[in-house]
Amino acid sequence: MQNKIDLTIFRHGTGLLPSVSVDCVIFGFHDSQLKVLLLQPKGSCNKMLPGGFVQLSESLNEAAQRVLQERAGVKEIYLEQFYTFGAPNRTDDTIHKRYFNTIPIDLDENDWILKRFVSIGYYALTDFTKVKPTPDVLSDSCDWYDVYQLSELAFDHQEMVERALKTLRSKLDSDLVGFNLLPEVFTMQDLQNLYETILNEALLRTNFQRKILNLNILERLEKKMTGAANKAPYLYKFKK
Amino acid sequence: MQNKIDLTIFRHGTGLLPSVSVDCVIFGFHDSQLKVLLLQPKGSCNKMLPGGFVQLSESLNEAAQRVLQERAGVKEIYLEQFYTFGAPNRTDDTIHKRYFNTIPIDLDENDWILKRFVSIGYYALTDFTKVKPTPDVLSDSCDWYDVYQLSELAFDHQEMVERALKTLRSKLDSDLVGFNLLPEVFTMQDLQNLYETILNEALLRTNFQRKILNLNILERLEKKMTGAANKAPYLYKFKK
DNA sequence: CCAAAAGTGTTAAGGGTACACCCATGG
DNA sequence: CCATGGGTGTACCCTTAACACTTTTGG
Repeated sequence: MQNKIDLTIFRHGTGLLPSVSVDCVIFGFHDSQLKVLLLQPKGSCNKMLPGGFVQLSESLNEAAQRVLQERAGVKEIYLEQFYTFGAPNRTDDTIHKRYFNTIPIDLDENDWILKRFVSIGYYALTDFTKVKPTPDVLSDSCDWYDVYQLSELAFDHQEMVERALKTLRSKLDSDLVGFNLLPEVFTMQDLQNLYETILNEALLRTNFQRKILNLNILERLEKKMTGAANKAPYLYKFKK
Repeated sequence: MQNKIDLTIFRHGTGLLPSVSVDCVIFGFHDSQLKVLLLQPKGSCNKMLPGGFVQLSESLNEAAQRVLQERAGVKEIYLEQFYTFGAPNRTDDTIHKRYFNTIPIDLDENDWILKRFVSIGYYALTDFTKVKPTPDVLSDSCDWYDVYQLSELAFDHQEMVERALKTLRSKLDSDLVGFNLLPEVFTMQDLQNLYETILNEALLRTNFQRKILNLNILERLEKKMTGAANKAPYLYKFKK
């Protein structure tokens, strides 16, 4: 199921906001690893975040949503802006031109796409199991990668991931945003695992349980018999 | 002491990053009022935040610094990015064109300046007594206005002020950023006044004092004899 | 019965809140 | 001595941290 991308949008003056792009940092969780969604562009470029340009008629948020769907096949996801990146050298000319020369359209040598632009960073958290990453025609692959084991990324995308992660950590408690990363039902250990992975630090099991339960946002379901020689944990789900 | 602004920078293709601007929300404090710095543009336009465009060679932060100095005469101030505004209709065409037609240069009807652009919001806090607001050639005045008594502002600048204020409130405790708004020495009541004004709520005098002193960031100086028939308060200054 | 993991209780420390109380100042 | 406002003490509650204890599960 290949996504279509209208390459005409890359042409200058045909409905794109010059000098502005959006990049999406999408977090998922699997195998006790915090993952981020990356594209492998065709050619020998480093991996990059799914990003793209803003159409004249859409808001930045809408652009982020559309770009994420077109480039990675991920839709219906709540994205939040976290920072805007605007260092003058953030799009290194060589890599940059090499990348856009892989696109099979004519570009004027003076096209703004080949020059500096500003990028607005968006991030989101999603259930790993519900997403089928699908690369667009410009990319060889679209896959999840361990946030703590990233190889070098294109442009300033490494900095973007770091800053998104920092934002995620700071909002974890207040916005309870971490729950988006888990499936419908989960054990308390699953949740603690997630928290520990995001925060990159160990938490005390007993206090974590009390803290979460005191929030009164979880519904306790039946026990989960694992077959192991120990007490079976309860399953939980989010209250509506 | 009139600031100079090089009007050639408004010309298309002469070194500006298309579609991108910065706007600065500068907070000050005086007479128990939280103030924000606004320009009154020439013509009948609503008041606006000091803002401007980004040169191809400078970072967004540098652009914010420069723009603030050029348009309001405020320099050497630490600005922090708080949000990027990108609604497609944020620069209403009519007001927008009217404003840029007051600038005494030729603009192509299709110039991006007359169309939609994205604006990166920066905010800062500064000692009211140390700033001499100086309007640029495009403005009749540059002055402080009570944040809680603002008349309607141009474009989406009202939303910008609100969001900057929200950011300020959330960082008040953790970053101790409020102290920037006070002069070198101050009383505990001055500081509490400031906090209450920013947070828009009353605080308990005794607890506020203890909380601040427990931070161990203040140096207690001699008392301040006010001439009033009551105990003289201590003066404090920030430890380095 | 035992090991392992889940669940609950208990205690201490620290911060925030509310308020009572004492201290200086000038009339 | 009094009114006024500045400064300190105290009791209470809630949250967090640390750890002991009990319960469940299958071998």
